[in-house]
This record gives sequence, structure tokens and C-alpha cells, in this order.
Amino acid sequence: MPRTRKVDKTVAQQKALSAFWKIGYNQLGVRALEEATGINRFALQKEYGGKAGLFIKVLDDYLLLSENGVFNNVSNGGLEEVATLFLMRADNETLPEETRYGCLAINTACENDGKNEEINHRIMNFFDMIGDAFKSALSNEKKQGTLKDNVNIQQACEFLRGELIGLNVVARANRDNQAILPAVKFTANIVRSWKK
Amino acid sequence: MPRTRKVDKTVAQQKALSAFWKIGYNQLGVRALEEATGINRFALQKEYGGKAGLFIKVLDDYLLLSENGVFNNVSNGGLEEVATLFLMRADNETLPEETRYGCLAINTACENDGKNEEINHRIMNFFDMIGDAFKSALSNEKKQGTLKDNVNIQQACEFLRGELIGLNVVARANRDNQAILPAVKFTANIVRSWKK
DNA sequence: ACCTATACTAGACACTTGTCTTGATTAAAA
DNA sequence: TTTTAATCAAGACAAGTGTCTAGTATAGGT
Repeated sequence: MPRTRKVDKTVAQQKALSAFWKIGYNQLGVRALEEATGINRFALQKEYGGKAGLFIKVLDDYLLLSENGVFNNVSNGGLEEVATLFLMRADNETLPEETRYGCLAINTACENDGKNEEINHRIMNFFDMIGDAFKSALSNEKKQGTLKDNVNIQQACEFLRGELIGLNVVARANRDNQAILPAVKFTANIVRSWKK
Repeated sequence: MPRTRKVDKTVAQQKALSAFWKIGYNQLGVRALEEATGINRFALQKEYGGKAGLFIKVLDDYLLLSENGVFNNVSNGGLEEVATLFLMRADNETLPEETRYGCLAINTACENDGKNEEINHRIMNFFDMIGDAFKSALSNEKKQGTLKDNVNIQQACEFLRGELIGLNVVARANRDNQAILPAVKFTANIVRSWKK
């Protein structure tokens, strides 16, 4: 009869996500990954196809969670949901501890030398999804007749995406979500000012 | 009598900067660095103290060049100079080719696991300098009595820094400065709207 | 042409890397 | 208790890593 795993698969993947998020794909070695997750190198190879396979798995989980979570609220909401997204990004009380290391996708976009198509594809899709979420929110507001006429939705959604990404980088550089509090407040005010 | 170098030191350092910028510190090995720059491993060790030493050297040159260049104009200018900075960031004609790989400092901030104090220190200083440059520009405008009263300088300069950093990441993800054109236009408009 | 002294080549080195593998362990069903 | 079959430990492996080095090459002054 088969022997059960020493570590729960879901828990191990959560720990892998955390380790990749904090340390980065390149600087996290397989032995450190074993230490951090409890997944031994045999299971890493057999279950995930190796380090890269586990990384893709946890990246996919992360992207899906983001898309179904905060960005879903934005897509289905309006300016207030957008403002809330920004304000929440500086709220240590509600956020996972890992968020002071930025965003896994953004970190990966920067440390990625572009040769890994599987990673490129996912990063581009994620960035597009962020832009689309903001576009939906602005479009929802426009449909309700509550968006100021001078707001160029096409540009505004890319502007918002840029700001969100940038603030994640600043949070990471400081290892502190509070570092971006002034900027998120300012951004929330700009967003709210777009309401009629 | 000493033998002269096969490669010009300044040119070699320029090539090193380019390679680190595009590929990243972690993914660029010493042999590839030799290939890219013409600096052999003997000179790398003797002249720079190794790979890390060369990286710190070119990072310092890069940060100084940025500070004395575009951010100096911003520090000594006002809202128009800020707007121009953003618009220029999407202008392929005037920018070095490397800029479609983002910004070396930002890339480094993301791929850095935080254990290297020499790098941490430089990144933090650079981010502070960016914020200070925007603060100076806004303060200059205020001193002239031409900044709208409702603009919170403390928050606005951090907001601008966030946007600039984020747009560099988006440019890198796309490997194309044109990808941030809508966002820089929008940002420039926001900045210009702060003028009385 | 010769000499000096630095630069260069490229292999060596010790260590790390991700992957692979074998024998041991052991969960759990029978 | 025994058996089965999956998991585990951890060493092996080949390749790569950054650094070090010895012998060679050679620029340039004399």
C-alpha cells in the first residue's frame, strides 16, 4: 500500500510560492527549496518535473488567485473599487506577509531574461488582465453615466496599471507596504476625482 | 613596459552595463560577461574584484548618469520638465536601446533577494533621489505660485515615482518602449493639469 | 633587437547547480 | 504480521559557477 507524503501538497505549494516570492526564482536553489517546503528532490522531479515545473505551477496558482480575487472586484466594480484596490495595497492588516516582497509576477517580469517563453506568456497575460480589469471598471462607470467625459479610458487603464506595478516595486525595495501609503492615497484621490 | 589592454576600459564597462541591464545580474555568468565585454577573467578579478565588483561599478555609473541627466532637469525644473520626462520615456528615437529592458536599478531591485547590502543601499538611494527630484520640481512650481493648491506635494512626488517605476517594468515586460505611450501621455496630462 | 612588466589565455579549482537514481523506509491494506 | 507500492534520504552525476593562477604573449620604451 502506498506511503503517504510527509507534507501536505497544498501546504508545500504555498510554502514554495512564499519562497519564490521572497527570494526569486534564480536565487532560490533546489536544496533551499527542499528546506523551505519539505518537498524532497525526488518528489520535485517526479511530481512537478523539477524546479521550473514547480515554479510554473505556483505562478499559475498565484495569477489565478489574483485574477479571481482583487481584480475580479475591480472588473465588476467601478472607480470606488479601483480606489479601494490601491488603498488596500498599503494595508498590512489585510495583506499576506509576502506582499512586502512586491508581487511575484512583477518580480519575475524583472528577473526574467526573456528566454523562457512559458514565463513570458504568463507575465504578458497577467499584465493584460490588470489593464483589462481597470478598463472594465472605467467602462462600467461610463455606462452608468458617472465617469467624467475628459477621462480617456484607453490611457487611464494603462496609467493605473503602471502605478500599481510601480508601487509593488517600491514596496519590495523597502520590504514594507507602508512605504507606498502616500502614493496609494494620492492615486485613490485621482481615481475618485474622475467621478461626475 | 606594460602591455596595453585589448579593449578600451570605458567601452568594456559600457558593454558590461548593457549586458547586466538586458540579462540581469543573476542570469549573466562570468564567461558570457567575458564574451560580451572582452574583459577576460583575469582582468575582471584584478581590476574589479570579480563579477560583483564590476556590477557595482557599472551600477554606480548608471545611477550617477541618471541623476545628473534626466533627473537633474526635473530637479531644476517644474511641471513641464516632469511631463517631458514621462513623454521621453516612450520615445525610442532619443533613448538608448537598452531602455526597452526597463531600468537597471529597478530590475536589480526586483531580482535582488535583499541580502546584498551594497546593492540595497544603492537602490534605496536611487529611489529616494527620484522622489526628491519630483519633490523639487513641484516645490519649484509652488514657489513660483503656479502649482494648484490642492496638490499634495508629499504624496504627488511618491505617486510620480511609482508611475515612472511601473512604466519601466511594463516597457521591460514588452521589450518595447512604445507599450507605455498611452500611459505616459495620460501621466503628462495629469501633471500638466496641476498647473494654475 | 632587446628587455621589462603588464595583460592575456585558458585551464584548474572548489563549490554549487538542477536532475537523476538506488536502496531504504514505511503507510496502510490485506 | 506480512505484503505492496509509493515516498524518502541523500549521494551521484554532469554541467555550470565565480575565482585563481601559471606560463605565454606582447606593447612599448630603450
